[in-house]
Amino acid sequence: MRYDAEHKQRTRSRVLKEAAAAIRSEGPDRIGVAAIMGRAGLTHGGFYAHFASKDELLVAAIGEMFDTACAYFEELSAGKPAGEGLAAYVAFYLSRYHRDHREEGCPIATMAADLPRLVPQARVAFEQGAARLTTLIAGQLEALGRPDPGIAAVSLLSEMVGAVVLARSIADPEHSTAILRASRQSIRERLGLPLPPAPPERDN
Amino acid sequence: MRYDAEHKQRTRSRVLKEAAAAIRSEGPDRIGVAAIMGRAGLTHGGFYAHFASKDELLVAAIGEMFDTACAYFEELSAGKPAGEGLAAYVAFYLSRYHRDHREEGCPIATMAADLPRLVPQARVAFEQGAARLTTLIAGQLEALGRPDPGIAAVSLLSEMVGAVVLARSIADPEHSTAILRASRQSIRERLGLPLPPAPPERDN
DNA sequence: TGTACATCAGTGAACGCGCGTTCACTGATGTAC
DNA sequence: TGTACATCAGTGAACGCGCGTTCACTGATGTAC
Repeated sequence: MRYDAEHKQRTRSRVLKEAAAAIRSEGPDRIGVAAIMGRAGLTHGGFYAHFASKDELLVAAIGEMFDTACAYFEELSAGKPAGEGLAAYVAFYLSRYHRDHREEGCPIATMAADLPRLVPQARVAFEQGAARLTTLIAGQLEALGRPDPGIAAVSLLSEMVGAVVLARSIADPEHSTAILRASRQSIRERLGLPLPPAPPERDN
Repeated sequence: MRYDAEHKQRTRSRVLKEAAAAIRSEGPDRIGVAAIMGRAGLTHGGFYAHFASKDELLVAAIGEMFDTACAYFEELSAGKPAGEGLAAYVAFYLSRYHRDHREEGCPIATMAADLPRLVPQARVAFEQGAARLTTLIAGQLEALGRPDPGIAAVSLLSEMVGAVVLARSIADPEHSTAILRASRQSIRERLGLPLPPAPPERDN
């Protein structure tokens, strides 16, 4: 072999990360294979050494997005008392930073509306990812002693997804920020969450 | 003139209605001009007698969607005591019927995620439409005596949009329906809404 | 009332462009001797 | 240690297809006489 054993793996992973960002920011139909490869510093011809088709990339990219999202959730809640991690995640989710950075944000808020139009395998990957994230949230709610943590987790996610989607669709920054603030307050009251510390390395 | 004065208007309106449905069900990038004209019983060449471009159609179609949505809201609340119309709208919004009929559903739940990727005029049309719908909801909340009806309206819409988007992204019908049910209950409790009558001509 | 003409909504072939995909080739590097 | 060879990740030209858009034409109908 001309490159070391992991060279191809590293390239694939780079393409995947660029795809996950590009798909979220441009949308799965508007971003092309050539543009994604370009972002990874490659030419489009090499794409098919890593993925059988654009659809296969899409499925893998959805998995990648949820991997990152779940890892971030776990990072925020690691070693903290019940509720504090969740409060930090809610604060991040409803932050201006999250609103303004679709490319690295929660795939549910960015991609859910695209799903009914995508290939079935993409739906499956999305559902599995969403279930993983919901389970993490439900775990925190259970530790807080909430009844029906599974249902409460979905309900919490619903409100956050809706608020972010709505906030992103509004051009006027003040109006848009007011939506996030209203949703933050409503959730804090509903769940009795503590006021969160500012999320690390991210402005509110 | 060879046709009566309103002939062209009627055709344009037919194309617009078909476009509004097709764009919601297939997505603005996946549906083509030829397919929309075909649904209206025409060939693609005639399109440019009615619209200057596909983008112009998109902008007009977004307006059409909100016209329909607002008219439906007003139909549900006309001549009813405060709160009852809103309760009926919430029941419709979080119904399985709405989940399963993207093509005639609320444009916010179906199109909001596409917005950041569309032309600026589409954003403007969307914002104006969303503002109209929000105002209608806020009017009902105000009549119910809720403080801050504008903020409460946005918060209510957030939760409904998120719940429908989430429910649509899940293939398992029972799980998906459970999301709608949880959201319905949570909203009813928050707002103290009356149990609605079944919405007319639509199964739950 | 009947005929010739003008209008213009709609038709359908053609265009150019971008995109997903294919494929013959390259050239840097690991391996064999 | 040095040289010849084999490998294969990556290159870039080419393909076919679909889409938005253009345009010369059609033919049904309203109007003028």
